[in-house]
Amino acid sequence: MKAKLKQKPQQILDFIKAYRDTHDYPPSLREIGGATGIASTSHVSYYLDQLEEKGYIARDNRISRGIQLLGAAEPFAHAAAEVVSVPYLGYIVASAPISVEPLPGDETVEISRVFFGHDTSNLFALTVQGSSMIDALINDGDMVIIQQQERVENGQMAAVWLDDPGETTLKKIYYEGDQVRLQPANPTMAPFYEPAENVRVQGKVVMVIRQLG
Amino acid sequence: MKAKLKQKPQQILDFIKAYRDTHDYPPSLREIGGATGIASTSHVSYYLDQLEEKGYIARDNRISRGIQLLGAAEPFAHAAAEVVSVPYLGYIVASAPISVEPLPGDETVEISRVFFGHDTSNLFALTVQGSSMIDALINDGDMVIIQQQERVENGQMAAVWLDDPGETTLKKIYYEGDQVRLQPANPTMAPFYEPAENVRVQGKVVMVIRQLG
DNA sequence: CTTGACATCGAACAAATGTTCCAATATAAT
DNA sequence: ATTATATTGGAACATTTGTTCGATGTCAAG
Repeated sequence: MKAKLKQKPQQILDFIKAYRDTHDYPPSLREIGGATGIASTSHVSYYLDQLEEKGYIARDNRISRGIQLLGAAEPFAHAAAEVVSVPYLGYIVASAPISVEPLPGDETVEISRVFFGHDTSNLFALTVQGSSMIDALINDGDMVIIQQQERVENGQMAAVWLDDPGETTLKKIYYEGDQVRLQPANPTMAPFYEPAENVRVQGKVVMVIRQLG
Repeated sequence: MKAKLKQKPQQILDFIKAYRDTHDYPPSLREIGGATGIASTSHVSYYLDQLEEKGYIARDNRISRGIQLLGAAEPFAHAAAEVVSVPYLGYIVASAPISVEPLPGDETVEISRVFFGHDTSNLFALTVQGSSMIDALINDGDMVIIQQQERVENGQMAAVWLDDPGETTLKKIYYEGDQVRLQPANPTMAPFYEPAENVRVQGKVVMVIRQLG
C-alpha cells in the first residue's frame, strides 16, 4: 500500500453524491469500495460509520443501500434559493416612456441571485428595441433588468425619460445642482447636461443581458 | 378479494415517490408490496416492469432498490429544467488566451434556460477584464457566456485568439476565402481582416451579462 | 523499543432482495 | 360459452449486500 490519503472519507462522500446524482439511489458498500480503492466491505462500513458520526450521512442499518445524504448534500434546494424570478414587461423604446403594466401571460425570467444585492424587489425585465442606446453599450434586442425607483444615486445607470426631446434613454446619472449630467456608459463618448426638471428617472438599470448566436 | 383498483400501478408509483422523499433511497420489492397490498414480489416486479414500459421509472435490474423515478415524477426536475448551471472559469483578458480549467471551488452561474436553444453543453462563464472589448459593446466587468467550439458560423460573435498581436478578442466572424473578417459588434466601427490561420476561435459568445448599480 | 490508535484486508455468514417458474383466478374478447 | 389475456399468489433459488471477527500493517506518542 502506498496511498495515505487522509481524505478518504471525503472521497467516499463525494462518490456517494456523484453516484446518487447519476443513479438516483445510493451505492452499495462494494461499489463504494471499488470506486475509492477500498478492498474490504468492512473497511467501507468503517468509514461510513465515521461519516455518520460526523453527521454527513445517515445510515439505515441492515438494509441495502440505506444511505442518506444530509446537510451539505441536496443540490436543488440550494439552486432554488439562488434564483430570482423577474417579470418580463415587454419593450423599452427610445420613443416612449416605459410601461410597467405586466404582460398578459405572466412571463418571467429567472436570474441567478448571485448577480444581485439584497434588494430584489420591484425588478422587471425589458427588451431594448432599436439601437438608439448604443452609447450605453446596449444594442437592439438586449434585455435590461430595471429596478423601479424615481431617484438614483450619483453615477448609477438609470432609465430616464426626457420630457423635452420626449424619449427614453439609458445613462449614468449625476446630479449637479439644478442640472443633471447624463453620461454615456461608453467612456469614449461625451456627457451632456439637462435641467433637473426635464429628467424623469424611471428606474435603475441593474443588469443587461445580451443573447447572441 | 374486493379491491379492483385499476390504478394499482399509480398507487405503486405514488408509494415509491413518497418512500424516496422520506428515505432518500428507493424501496425494495417487498416494501412496495407491503405498502400496496401485493403479496408476491414477482407481482410487484410485474407492475414495475409495466411502469418502466410506460416510461415512469427506470429499473436497474439485478441490483437492490435499483429504481429511478423519471419524467413526470421528480418535483425538482421541473425547476432544474428551467435553469442551466454554467461553470464560472474566471477572467477573459485581451492579453491571454482563455483558460478553461475550472476554478477551485466549483462555482457556477444559474441562467434561465429560456435564453438558450437546445444545446446547453460546453458552456462556461467568464468575467471580462479591461475595456479592450468595448467595440463589441462589452465593458470591463461584464460576464460573457461562451460555448466552447473551434468553428462558428458566419456572422456569429466569437471569442478568438489572434496569434499575431497575441490577444483575445470578441468579434463577429465571417469566413471569406482564406481571410477572416472580424466585425466589431458596434455598427459604427469598421471591420478588419486577418488571415484565417492567424485566427483561433475559442468559442461562440452566446450571452453577455452586465451588472450595474 | 513498545504500545496503542488508526487504517486495511479477507473470509465466513446471515439477511435482504430480485428472479424464475408454476399455478390459480379473474376479465375481456370472440 | 370458450378462449385468450391480464391479474395475483407462492415458493424455491441465486445474488447482492451488510455484518462480524480475526489478523496485519503503520505510525506517532511514550
